[in-house]
Amino acid sequence: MMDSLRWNSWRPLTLSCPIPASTLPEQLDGGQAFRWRLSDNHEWLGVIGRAVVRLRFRETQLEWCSSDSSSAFAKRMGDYFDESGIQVQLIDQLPWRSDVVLSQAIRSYPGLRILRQDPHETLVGFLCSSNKRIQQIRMMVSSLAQNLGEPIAEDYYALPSWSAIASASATQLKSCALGYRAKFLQGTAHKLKDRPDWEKEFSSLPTPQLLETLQTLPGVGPKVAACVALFGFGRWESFPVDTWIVQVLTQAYRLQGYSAKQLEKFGQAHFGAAAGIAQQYLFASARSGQLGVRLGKNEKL
DNA sequence: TGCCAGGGGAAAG
DNA sequence: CTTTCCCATGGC
Repeated sequence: MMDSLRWNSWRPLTLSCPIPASTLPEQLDGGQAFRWRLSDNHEWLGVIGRAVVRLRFRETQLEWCSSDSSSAFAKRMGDYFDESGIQVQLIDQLPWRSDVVLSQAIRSYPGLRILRQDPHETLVGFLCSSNKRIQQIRMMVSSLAQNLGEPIAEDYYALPSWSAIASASATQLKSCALGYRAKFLQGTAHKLKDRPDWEKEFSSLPTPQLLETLQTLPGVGPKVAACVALFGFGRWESFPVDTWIVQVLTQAYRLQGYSAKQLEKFGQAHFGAAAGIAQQYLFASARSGQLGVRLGKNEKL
């Protein structure tokens, strides 16, 4: 058994652009990260790397404490939540002045940002994402950690390494309820398990080459590659086109008849260097029904 | 280019 | 209870 958790003291999460309580659920459980859950006492519990993190509001102040009291982790927290507020500068460069769909989406989720996750975490998460709801993706990722990951605290596990996934038994993977995604994870794990520096190598690539290289991995197509580039490698110009964004662009932007690739091109051209951030606002608004778009039967592109 | 299989569970009928 | 659908991809 592990020692029980020793939490460091609560401290304010001071962000240049704050995250209000109304935005926090979408921020932590809106489909870009799959490692956060809301506890019974209204705290958010998450795992960042090998640290367990708690988040809560005291009045309007967001506070955090974690199992890692090092200053290095405090810095990691700041990066993770974009404490410098650099994304706000990019949001201002988006065409919200002439785009009422976008401006309404941004107004609906003040403070929403792209979390700076580890590439490994995003690749594991989005390899599980096809044909799944966010809640189910979170469960699959959680099962992977519990069955194959190293314990980091009581009831908390780090995500498994590619090596651990590659050498997992069929029974172990079966118990993670991955379905056909199990072969995606194992296939990618086999290609990356002997490349401990893959994150660094991929990071050095320009975005088009990064997307291309990611798609050489089994289970990684255009959409998953775009998500990993956006959420894991901080490529904010990357514009993932998922089923919700298809609905937004075909309905609210009236781009019927466009292929997924054409919609991606449109997104990059229309939204520019912060296309991925725009995507996150549109995704959140569409999913909450605010744009009047519905998922309906998978509309042929 | 288009079509469809492929876990399994939640949501819808 | 039964059917449909799910932040897609790969293979034909």
